[in-house]
Formats: sequence, structure tokens, C-alpha cells
Amino acid sequence: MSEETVLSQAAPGRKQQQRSIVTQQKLLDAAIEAFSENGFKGTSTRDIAERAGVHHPLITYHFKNKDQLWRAAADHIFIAFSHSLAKSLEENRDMCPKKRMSAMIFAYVNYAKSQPALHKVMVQEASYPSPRLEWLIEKHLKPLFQVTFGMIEKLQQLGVAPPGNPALLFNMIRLSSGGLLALGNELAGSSGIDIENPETLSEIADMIIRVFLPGEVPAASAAQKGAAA
Amino acid sequence: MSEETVLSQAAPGRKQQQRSIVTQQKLLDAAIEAFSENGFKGTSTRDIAERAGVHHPLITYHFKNKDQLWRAAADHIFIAFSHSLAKSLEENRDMCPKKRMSAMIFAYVNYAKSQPALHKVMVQEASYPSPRLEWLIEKHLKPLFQVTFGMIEKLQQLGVAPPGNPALLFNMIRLSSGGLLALGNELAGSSGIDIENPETLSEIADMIIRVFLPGEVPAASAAQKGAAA
DNA sequence: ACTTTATTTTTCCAAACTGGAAGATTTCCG
DNA sequence: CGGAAATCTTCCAGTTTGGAAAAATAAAGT
Repeated sequence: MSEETVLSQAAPGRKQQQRSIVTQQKLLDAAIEAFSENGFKGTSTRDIAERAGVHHPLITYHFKNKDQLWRAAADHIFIAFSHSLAKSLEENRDMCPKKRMSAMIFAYVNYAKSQPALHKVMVQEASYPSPRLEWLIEKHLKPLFQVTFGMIEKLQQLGVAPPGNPALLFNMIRLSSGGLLALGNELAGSSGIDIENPETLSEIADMIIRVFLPGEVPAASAAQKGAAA
Repeated sequence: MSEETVLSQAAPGRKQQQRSIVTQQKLLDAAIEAFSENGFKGTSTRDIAERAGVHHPLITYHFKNKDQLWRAAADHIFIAFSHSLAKSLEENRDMCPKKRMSAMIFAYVNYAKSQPALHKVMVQEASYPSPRLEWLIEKHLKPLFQVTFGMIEKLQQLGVAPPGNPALLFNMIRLSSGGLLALGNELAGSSGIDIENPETLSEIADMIIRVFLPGEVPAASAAQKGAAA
């Protein structure tokens, strides 16, 4: 059953059907929504099936059980997210470090808007230790963060980002974008911030850059990247 | 039964007993913990009673029902929080605006550490619209935020805080402190950040100030407050 | 001490919901 | 058409749900 499903199914005599892919997709979308709203414990497989408009035993069929469905949903979110960041990095390969990071922040904000579950699920799972949290950290967070820490450090060396623990700085950027958008329902009422307005998104990204990357790249390293080895 | 319980009980013939206060406190603490971990829907009254080490019908007795218990728990968190902020403001009444805001950020970070539920509950409730979210916004968030928006605006006028929508700026500060601490379980594994270490807390507060309040107060307004009316 | 009230304990309920299994049925590919 | 893939229906045994009601205990108030 294709890359979407749990563990490759050895040698299936026949290829996966189109409708099956559609069903899996609907279940994944519904699962992401439900898990991000109510957490793992607070979500029932029946709730997910209902949101997907699908009979609940199909979860067993496609994903084996609730836990595997959760993992597939998390994969879905984080793989798409890291693709989105990678694409941004790729497109700005030749820009200066500050422009590259700025582009990444834009990508971050936009992805967080289209998929608020990215951050909600993290908060849900970080509430208390669990095997899922460990899995999430090892499989998705660490690899993603390692890359970013390096970028931040370089920006600090260039005087673009303020000094201090780069991991801390990165997490603040992360929360100012993803964390902010996850609060969408609250911000409208409490702060008059409308995250549905596309202009608000640019406003957020701009402010993050203004605040976290206030310096300018020295002329020496502006042309191409690599200055301090 | 005292200010802790739901709606004053007209004229009780006798005064509340000490053990009752203790029970209510235990239930509130347990409720805060449980609701912040699993959200309203994902938390059962029995789970709360168990954490409190108390028989579950006592919830009905003291708080009427699950919804009222949630509200009492939220009140408990937010009232203590706003007291903590008010105290900080009071103690630094005569300082310059930047020092005053810095002190408030310290207070914020420290409260968020001692009560991570402050932010967790917000994310939980902001997941989807609900009467609880509306109530929270109107009763606690709006009043609290109004004050802070004003402080931020003044700091922007003084050139201490970067320009832009003050509400946005404030929410970023809020997420960089409260939001960060709510992710404690994750940060240790993903970023090597140990929020149990008291030094980490100062590091966080320092960085927030460095990043969000980079400017210095002009000498003219440094002596006392009020410069621009 | 004795009555009255506040608080806790025990027991119960009816309903909804839990994750998952099993088998019948339909749809699609070759 | 034959067979595999996917879906639908039905069922289950058990737990959990929020809350009610009544019985028991502990603390005041006098």
C-alpha cells in the first residue's frame, strides 16, 4: 500500500488502487485535525473516521491502529514541512545568509498558516513525556534543528543575529511564527490580529526578521556565502 | 463556600471548614495539571479526582460540574498571573519604561516556569472555537493585554522597541517566554535546553530583552516616566 | 452533650464510547 | 470472468463517561 501506509507490505500481488490513496489521504487530514485539536488521548478513532467521512474500520485496514495512524499523520506534517524549508533554501542558495534565513522564515510562517497542526501537535505531545514525543524528537525535530542551529550561529558571527545560545534564539523564532499562528482563534479576539489576512502573514514575517535579524551582512560576505570557516 | 467556589452561596448558616478549602485547592491544582495536559475534552473528572487524591463526587459538591471546575481552574491561573505582573509593575513604578518592562518580562518568565499551564491551556483552548475560549478572552486576556499594549507603544515611541504592530510584538514576547517554557519536555531532547536550570530562565529573559527591547531610553525620559503624552 | 449543618464516602446508573475483530460485500485490475 | 483490493456492516466485551442520590462522618454552634 504505497509509501503512505505502515511498513511496506512485502510483495502485494496487485498495485494500490486510486480510491485507497484517496481514503488514506482523507484519514490523514482528519487525523491531523483531530489530534491537533484534542491530543492523542483525547481523540478517538471514530472521531477521525467521521471527520474523514469514512467508516472507522478502515483505519485498522490502512494504518493498523491508532498509534500508527498518529505516526503517519506526524510524518505527513513534518515531511511536508521540511520539504517546504528545503525548497526555500534551494531557491536562495546563492543569496547572502540573511536573505536565505529571511526566506526560510517566510516559508516557515506560510507553512505554519496552512498547517497550524505543526505547532499544535508539538504542544500537545510536549505536555507530558511519551514514546510519541521521543519518536518525534529523534525522527523529525533533531535533524531539522541541527541544520538551523548552524545557520543561526553563522548569522551571529556575522553580527546579523544577536548573541546568545543559538538554540534558544532559534526556538524563539520558531514560536514567534508557528506558535503565534497556532493561537489564531485567540488572537482575533484578544489582540485584534487577523491571521486570515494575507498581509498579516507578511507583517509577522517582517517583524520576526526585524527583531531577530536586525544586523546587516558585512560587504565582504554579502556577495557569496562562506566567510568565517 | 468562600471565594474559591462557584457563585456565592447566598447566606450559608455556617462558615466553611478548613478541610473543604484544602480539598478545593487540591482539586484546582489537579484540574490545572490535567486540563493543561489533555485539554477540556480529553480530561475526565475522575482523572482529576484521582490526581487530587479525592473521591470524584467531591467535584460535583464543590464545583457543580466539569465546566465550572474548568472555569475555577482558569481563574486560579490567570488571577495569580496578573497579580504577579501587577506586583512587578508596582515594585518598579519609579524606574524607566525599559526597566519596568524588563522586570515584567522576568516576572512573566518566572511565572510561566512555575505554572506552565498558563500557556498550555491557552493553546488547548485556542485549538477550536468554544464558549470557554470566548470567556477566557473576555474575562482575562483582554484586560491584561490592554495594559501591555500601551506599554509597548510607549517603548516604541522611545525607540526602545522596534516599530510595527504593538499587539504583534507583544504576542511574540509572550510566546518567546510562556510558549517556550510550555515546550520544556521537548526542548531538552530537541535543543539541549534545560528549563529546570534556573540560569536558563535568566538566559531566556535576557535574550527576550536583548531582542525585543534593543534600544536605550533617551536621557530626557530616563529620570522619570511620561515623556510623550 | 446535643443538634444542626458541612463535608465526605459509598453505591449506583444509563449512556456513550473505547479500539479492534470478523465476515459479508462491493469495486476494480488483469 | 477470476481473484485480489478495498469497503461496508455488524458485533463485542469492556471501560469510561458525567452526574445523582443516599448514607456516613466530621465539625460547628449552642
